[in-house]
Amino acid sequence: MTDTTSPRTRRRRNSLTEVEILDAAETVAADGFAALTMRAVADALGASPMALYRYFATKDELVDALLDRVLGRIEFDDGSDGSGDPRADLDDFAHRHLALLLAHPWAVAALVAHPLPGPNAFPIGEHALVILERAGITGDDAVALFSGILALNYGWASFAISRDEPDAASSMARLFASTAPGLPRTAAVAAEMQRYGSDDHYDRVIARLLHTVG
Amino acid sequence: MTDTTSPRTRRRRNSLTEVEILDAAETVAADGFAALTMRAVADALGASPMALYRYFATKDELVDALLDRVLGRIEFDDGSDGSGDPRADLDDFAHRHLALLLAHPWAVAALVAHPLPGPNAFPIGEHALVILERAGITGDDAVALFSGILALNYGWASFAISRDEPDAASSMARLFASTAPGLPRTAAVAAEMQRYGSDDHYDRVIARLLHTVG
DNA sequence: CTTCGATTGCGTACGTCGTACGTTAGCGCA
DNA sequence: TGCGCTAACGTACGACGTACGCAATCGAAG
Repeated sequence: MTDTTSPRTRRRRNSLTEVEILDAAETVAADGFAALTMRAVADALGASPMALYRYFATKDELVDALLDRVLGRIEFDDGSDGSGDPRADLDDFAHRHLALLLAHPWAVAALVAHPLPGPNAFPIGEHALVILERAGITGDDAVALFSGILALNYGWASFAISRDEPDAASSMARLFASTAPGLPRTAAVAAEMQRYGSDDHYDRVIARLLHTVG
Repeated sequence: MTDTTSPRTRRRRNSLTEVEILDAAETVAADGFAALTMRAVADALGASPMALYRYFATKDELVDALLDRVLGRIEFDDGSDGSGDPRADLDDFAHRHLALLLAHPWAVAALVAHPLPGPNAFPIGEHALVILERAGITGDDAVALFSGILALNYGWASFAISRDEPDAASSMARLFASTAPGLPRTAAVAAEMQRYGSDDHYDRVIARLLHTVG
């Protein structure tokens, strides 16, 4: 028996693989979601744009695969599953999920266009549900809290990313200067406002969300 | 003397106004953020695409103006400012903000591309800060909780909108069927999961966030 | 009332995008 | 050795944002 006919994976000429394409796409996406074009990915592979369409029917499909792949890279301390403190585990879960989003800014932008969960999303949910169950939270309460953490992280990452963009601080400051004078409370917390989306603030929000847990 | 605006094409002086353009843009955007193109807006006005550039230097600028305009339409019960229950007022604030996002799905998508606040964002913050102060929450705590509500709403709206898209439910179900069997907790809450992003769940999350308020 | 620079308003056209569609080239089998 | 199939890819199209520059109009000066 020869390997010439391995079922469908046998490639012909300068053939590509899904993994190669996704690797290239992730590299390209590091320059921002807008930089992630079929042509850019193809160029990075020395291929023509249409070559990618052998493996992904559409750009959306490629982005979905990319998103699911990075989601799959999230890792939770397996030891923590056995730890006695569900509250700490949930805190860890939230922080790791947020860190993942912040590590891949393009993913946050991509998620708006392709918000559907992929296969790798479910084990993450399972992980969270297990912790929640140990905290005595089940059913609708569990789903709500789980969704809440994800939604919060999503919005939070979006804000934090935009805040770190070049010129964001300066245009924020300009707006502040022109608007805040008429708004006493806003002016009073101006310093804190400039740090909106900071880790410190995130910890406070999560602490509130998980206040009754554990 | 002669009517300088000919009946058929009032192409001369000041044929458009910013408000007209924004009105047209909002109408167009009702078909989704992707439908909001300069050409589509121009078509809706019977003008040429480049005509818009007399009033907005770039598409981003038009979108920013549009976003800020809908933000400005949020209204809070002025009577509630004087009500005795900050907790209820915050709850109201969060719900109204979320409702605004859900009423303009395109805005959620647009905010990813243009996440900077406009002038109308600040009075909203002021409103929230006033309530928070009455609840005894100030400084970093206030900014954190305020940011948290906005971020949660943003992510929540994004999820809810995608869930309501055609085919979303079916592809969710398919994914569920192929993945859930190996995940006992996920399978156990399958029914609740299908309603992720529901109002009921939102209430639960907000209740947790505001648990210590008031 | 005429003339003329400045300004307003917009038409043409370019570069880039995703991708439909048709062409080519290598494989398995006769 | 040849043939048909299909994987692989090149060409090309329509839609996008918008740079650029011409034409129509206005205000002021003669």
